[in-house]
Amino acid sequence: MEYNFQDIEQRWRTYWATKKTYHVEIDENKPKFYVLNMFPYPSGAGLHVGHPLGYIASDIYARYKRLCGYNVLNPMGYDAYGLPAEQYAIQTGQHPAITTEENIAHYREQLDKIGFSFDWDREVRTCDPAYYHWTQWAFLKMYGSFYCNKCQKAQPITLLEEHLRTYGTEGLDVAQTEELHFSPEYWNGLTEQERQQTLMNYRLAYLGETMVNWCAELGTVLANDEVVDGLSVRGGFPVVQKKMKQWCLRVSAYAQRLLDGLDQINWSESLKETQRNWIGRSEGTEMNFRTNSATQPEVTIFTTRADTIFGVTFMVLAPESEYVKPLTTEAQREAVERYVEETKKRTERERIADRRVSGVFTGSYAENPFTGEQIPIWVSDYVLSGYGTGAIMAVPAHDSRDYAFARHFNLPIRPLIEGCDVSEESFDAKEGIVCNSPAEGTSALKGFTLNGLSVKEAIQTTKEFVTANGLGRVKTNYRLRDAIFSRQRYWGEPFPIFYKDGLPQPIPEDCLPIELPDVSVFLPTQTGEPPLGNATKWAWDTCKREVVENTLIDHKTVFPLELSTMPGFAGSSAYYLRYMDSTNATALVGEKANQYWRNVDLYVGGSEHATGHLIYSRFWNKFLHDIGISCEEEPFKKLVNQGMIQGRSNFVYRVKGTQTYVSLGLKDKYDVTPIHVDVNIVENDVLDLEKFKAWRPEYKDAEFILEDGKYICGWAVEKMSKSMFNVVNPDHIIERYGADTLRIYEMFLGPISQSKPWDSSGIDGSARFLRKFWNLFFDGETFCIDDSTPTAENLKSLHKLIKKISEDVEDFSFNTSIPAFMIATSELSAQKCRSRQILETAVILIAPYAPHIAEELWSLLGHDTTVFDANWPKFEEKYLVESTVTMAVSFNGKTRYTIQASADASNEEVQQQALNDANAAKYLEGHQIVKVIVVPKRIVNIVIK
RNA sequence: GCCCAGAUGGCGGAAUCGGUAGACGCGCUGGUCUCAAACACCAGUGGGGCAACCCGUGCCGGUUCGACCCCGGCUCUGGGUACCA
Repeated sequence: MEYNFQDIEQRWRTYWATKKTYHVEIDENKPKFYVLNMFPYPSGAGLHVGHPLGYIASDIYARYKRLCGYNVLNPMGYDAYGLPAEQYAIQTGQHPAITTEENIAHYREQLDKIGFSFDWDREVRTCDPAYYHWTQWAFLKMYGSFYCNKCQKAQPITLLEEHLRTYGTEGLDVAQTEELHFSPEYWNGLTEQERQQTLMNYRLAYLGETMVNWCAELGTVLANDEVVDGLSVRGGFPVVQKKMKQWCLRVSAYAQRLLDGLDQINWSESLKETQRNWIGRSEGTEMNFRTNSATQPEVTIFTTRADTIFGVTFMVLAPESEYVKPLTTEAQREAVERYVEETKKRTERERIADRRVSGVFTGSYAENPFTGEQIPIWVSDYVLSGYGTGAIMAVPAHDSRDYAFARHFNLPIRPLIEGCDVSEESFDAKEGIVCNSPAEGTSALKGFTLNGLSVKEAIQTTKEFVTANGLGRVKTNYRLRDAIFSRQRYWGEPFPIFYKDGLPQPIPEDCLPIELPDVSVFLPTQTGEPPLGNATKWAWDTCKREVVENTLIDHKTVFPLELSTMPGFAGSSAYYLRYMDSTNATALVGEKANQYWRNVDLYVGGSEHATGHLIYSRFWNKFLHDIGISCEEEPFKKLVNQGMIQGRSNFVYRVKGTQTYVSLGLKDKYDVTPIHVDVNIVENDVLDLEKFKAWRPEYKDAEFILEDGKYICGWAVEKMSKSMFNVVNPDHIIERYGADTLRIYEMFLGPISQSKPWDSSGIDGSARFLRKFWNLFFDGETFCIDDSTPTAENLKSLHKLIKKISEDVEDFSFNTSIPAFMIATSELSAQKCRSRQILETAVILIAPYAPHIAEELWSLLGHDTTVFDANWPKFEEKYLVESTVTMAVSFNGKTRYTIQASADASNEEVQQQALNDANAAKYLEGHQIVKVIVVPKRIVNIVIK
């Protein structure tokens, strides 16, 4: 019987949906396994063949785990808030809620055709009030918490208030924006407003002043990659650096735990390394330098190279540093102010692009605490205000940036490492033997020398000295910054906050969710107000309405804080917890559900989220862990990054100034322009001439210069996108070949983590294979299976397959299991195997990969349960033992002859037999056996000369 | 600049423990079927040579009886990150 995939797939799709085959509930009798894909943003373009790659891989794994007896959670949902929907709304006036709804429906339709085992009853959408209720709730919890460094966890802010009331800041060890010092009397004397402002210094979700790219025309803050040359990418409007009040999350408080946690999880080393770099832990020393200024008698710097203290020849402050103003002398005031002003005007981008050496002397001097030497204090933009203390001690001999600066301004360079040459460049490496410490007696601190120590020892020695003598302290800094949590956008989660007298007030938890107000007009207004200026009233329920009436909205100057929403990562930070208990109306996740499902065992998604989503959700989970909601410290135990599927674009070559198109092989003889051509009218790089003429009006009269009667197109690998005409829609593939073929082919393309171009031309091979597999069960038109005892050959083919597939699935090497299936299929076919025992097992093995065909065959085999209730077969070594072994004979290390010995090579008798055989063979005559090397189970080597 | 990953036929890629390099698929060539084409099926297919055989895993060197695999030094490609002291 013919393999009618259309009929089969349609039928099983309906069956699974109506029977809710993939619905899961907590089952204490089975071990749980949680498989998760990064949920998609439902764009208007729909799915292309690249999107399902990771879903197919994780679906295979989920189905496999289910066959192994696990209770598998495999949910899916939508990351539905985002910019494209809003931009589309502004352009067309269509409400983003409507377009999002439409896009989701389209996605769902496409996903359903591929045969995933998702439990759709658990679907979440980030834009659904029932979902973002818990996003807002988590935000409120963060607002109401601070981070205690002593106990290394989040604590209720009321504990902190208690402490401040009783002790002030005495004995406080907490995460904070800036280090404050005050007495309990001071705190108790503050007004409520002042106290609230002070608490912002400690809250995990806080209002902070940060520098942003502000685009007045668009009425929003832009991310760095949305700004080029000081203009917005969209619209080309000017963008300025602006200090704005924004909601922030104190992610930095968790830096050490985020770093430590990486050792506990099974992620790729490169991804972990990316996160380690992003967190950027550096251990160093903070040192205090006395200055000759009356108003700023001391400056604190941060360094990781305390050992270079004797090489300091100047100091540098960041232009934004608070130290700059008090340390600038009257004579230098004008020059310094001019420099600081100039720096402020340059965007961060310009500073990076144009890395010229610039700076100005403040007029003040600092004193080297070790030598008492006077060193000049400069200001330069190569020092960043946001890292360390915003001030550095410059050691030009051992830091390339300090070196460039010293060379430019002709400042002294003093090398401290034996034998290093600093005439051309600095010696930055942390290696070598330290020298040039001041001679005894000349140092202000008598007897301290670093001479003869290695750099490592010198750093340690200096650290200890600094601490012991009160010159500073040991300090660990992190590069990880707090996350800016406000976006001046409509299509996102509203903050559960109202403002009274300019102060934020949390909305009580029982008033959640705060729903996004419905806005009907999206077009930008004439006055240049942001489109959301139309949202004059928030559609909140009664408990918030009066609050809104009192809220001052001034959206002409700055997009009002009240109207900003949360960023994209808010909704995606805890969605994996929500899936565990997606309909719970009283909690983000119930305790029972969380205790059972715990965390994600396997997470599949793109590596582009390494420093975004994957940091934020780890942070978010750790916070929820601290407040007792998530029982696990890490959200994602194992993570697999799937590569991107690129497009394979096709080109035609138009002879310049004509309507003549020349085939690839002949194009060099003409002056041609390459033009992208729709890959859907090209097959195996051969252009369908009629379809091309019909494709677009301008090609109606096209003429062609052919080679061998064909028009051959050129090709290139590019991003899969509409504008390149290289998008391949999975719907078309499924229509022509079926979902099982698509699944098999996508896995066969190559290693899952590797990026690769899509090439439809290979798909016939996968289709042929499934047809052959199907034909194993048929003799002509009849389903033909018997209960015959399998032969040794049958069993060997089968167990080879069981071994290979089991190993491959565990390793995520799906690409190599497809060939194993192909080989087993042709072997069993050649053996004319009809044995139910063998073929039934083969169906179970293929079920994760090609679920529709497996279900159909399973049912034809007479089962009335689904194939996924079967048990994964056990591999047995005994069926694979080789009856012969290869023996190689080497002459002077070169393998010349191969002969067959007659059994297992690990067996000593066999080795002896092999030797006898070798001796008997004519090519050993006249040679002496040097040694025999046994490689277990495979080969016996006899080395002779 | 720094960090990470990689380099194997015409193409995608196998070789998971240091043991027959190129599995499997695509493409190509020949054949069967067909009036013909497409599909399908069968055979061949790393390069050179009539052959025996020789050469072949980015380049140079090393370890080993034996190296795509291990070690040292390069070249190139892809990704991340960037004045983080």
